[in-house]
Amino acid sequence: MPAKKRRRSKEERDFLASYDSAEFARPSVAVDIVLLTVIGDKLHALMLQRAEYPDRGMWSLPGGFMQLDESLDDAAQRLLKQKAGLKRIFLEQLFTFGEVDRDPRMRILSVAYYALVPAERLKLEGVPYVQLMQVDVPWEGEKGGEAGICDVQGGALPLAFDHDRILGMAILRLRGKLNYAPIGFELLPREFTLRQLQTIHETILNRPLNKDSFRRRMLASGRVIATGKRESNVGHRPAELYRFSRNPA
Amino acid sequence: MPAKKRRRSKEERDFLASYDSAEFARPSVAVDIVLLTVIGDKLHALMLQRAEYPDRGMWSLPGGFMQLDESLDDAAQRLLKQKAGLKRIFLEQLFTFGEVDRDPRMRILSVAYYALVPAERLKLEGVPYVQLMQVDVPWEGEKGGEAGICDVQGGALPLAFDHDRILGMAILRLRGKLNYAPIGFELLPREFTLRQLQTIHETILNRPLNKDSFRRRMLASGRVIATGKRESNVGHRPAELYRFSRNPA
DNA sequence: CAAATAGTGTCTGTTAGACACTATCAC
DNA sequence: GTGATAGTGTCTAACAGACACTATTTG
Repeated sequence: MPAKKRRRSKEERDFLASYDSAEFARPSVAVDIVLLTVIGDKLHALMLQRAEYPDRGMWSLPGGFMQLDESLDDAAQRLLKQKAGLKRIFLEQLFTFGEVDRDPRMRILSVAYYALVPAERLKLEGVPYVQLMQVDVPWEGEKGGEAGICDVQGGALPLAFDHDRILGMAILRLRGKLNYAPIGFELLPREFTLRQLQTIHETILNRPLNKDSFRRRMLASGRVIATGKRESNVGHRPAELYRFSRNPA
Repeated sequence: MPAKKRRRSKEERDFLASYDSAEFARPSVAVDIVLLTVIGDKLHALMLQRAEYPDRGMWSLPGGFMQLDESLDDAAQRLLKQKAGLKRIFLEQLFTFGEVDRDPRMRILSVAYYALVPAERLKLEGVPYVQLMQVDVPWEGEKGGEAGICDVQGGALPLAFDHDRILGMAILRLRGKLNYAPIGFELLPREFTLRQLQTIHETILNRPLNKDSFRRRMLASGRVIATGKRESNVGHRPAELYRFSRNPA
């Protein structure tokens, strides 16, 4: 479906004429988003409590259906804005889930994305922090349901559909990506201390890291640059503030 | 679309009644497969030359449309069998490509998979080696076109649609995966020498590796086990044959 | 024998982990 | 001053790269 209408060639018309056969039956395509943040040494995700059939009362990932006139990436960005009021944060495709019976209503593929946001931005833009609250949820047919930033480290939350698999894969992807990409920055404000960065890494990896080694590795990577500024009012020697450098020195 | 027919609840019926709105417009979903192998120190992939509109004459990845009654993984396995006659080889989802105009005919998502096969199995099962030949291609509408195992290292082949992006991403994924997964085995026969394994790694990474270090790393990983057997008729000291161990010692 | 590659032993440089020590803030 | 964390210097263990040397086959 090209953006501009143009005269179709005979070949194209022949192809389209044969299109409605059962061979080309089309599934619905949902885009679901795992919006991750770190709050108090725990990984959290934005979750919505379903108010309708199926899996009513269980928690589900924010998402919606892809439109025919938008790319998958555009759909993910649109949904991130609609569901969490967020723009311009880290957003990347995760995986496409395509089991036949993953949704009891009909055949729905889920193209999952994961996004990272500093906890500060969540609070600033009005998304509730830890405890649940009522939000406007433009989900299909839903009248509005509970939403919240939930602790997802343990895996104790009852999740709808196959969203536990999606969430689990997002955490594993993030963990794997830490080894070769400076992805921890996406979960921190623009200026941060190396201790904060280490805590982010430790939370994601779920294990303690060596302070000296972590500091050396980060400084050697050239991805963090000292600002010359320091924290204040911290009750101990203030740490230097760093910024993320997109072009490694 | 659950496998067994059961009585629909009122909620389910309400949902389905609202389903045909434009909001839920459904795209076609293709599954495309990057079948990779290593021949003579070069990465090769199975490619088909298109005989029809669009991009007639250009090379494309083998693929086809997902059916509503099969999972994405099942569709990939079916297509691998149909297009290359291969079963039970390494096959993993790669990425889903969803640009609006990636296919000029209509909106088609492509869920790409990549597969690895030892060059020996390709030859054994009748797929042509390096040079092109006529094969039965059960592609939609096609009458049969050229197919071949093409050198894809350079990127000089003119590819249809966005298949250059798909192919490029498959190679990058394979390269990245080598760092933490023993994926090189999938491109070798059941018994192999460490030198053969190193050549596979070097081909994928496109750079020479240190012999001693590679050998130490592989043996330390516990993923290769010596069989006690050795090669023969090689014109030099024969190397020990190893096998892949799924459970690292 | 020569040619060729397999496989081992050892040195060196880099880096992660560990630990001790000093520095600098709030109070 | 005390308490707490930041940041540095140094030692050690693990490991990759490099190289020399020996081993074992074909012809």
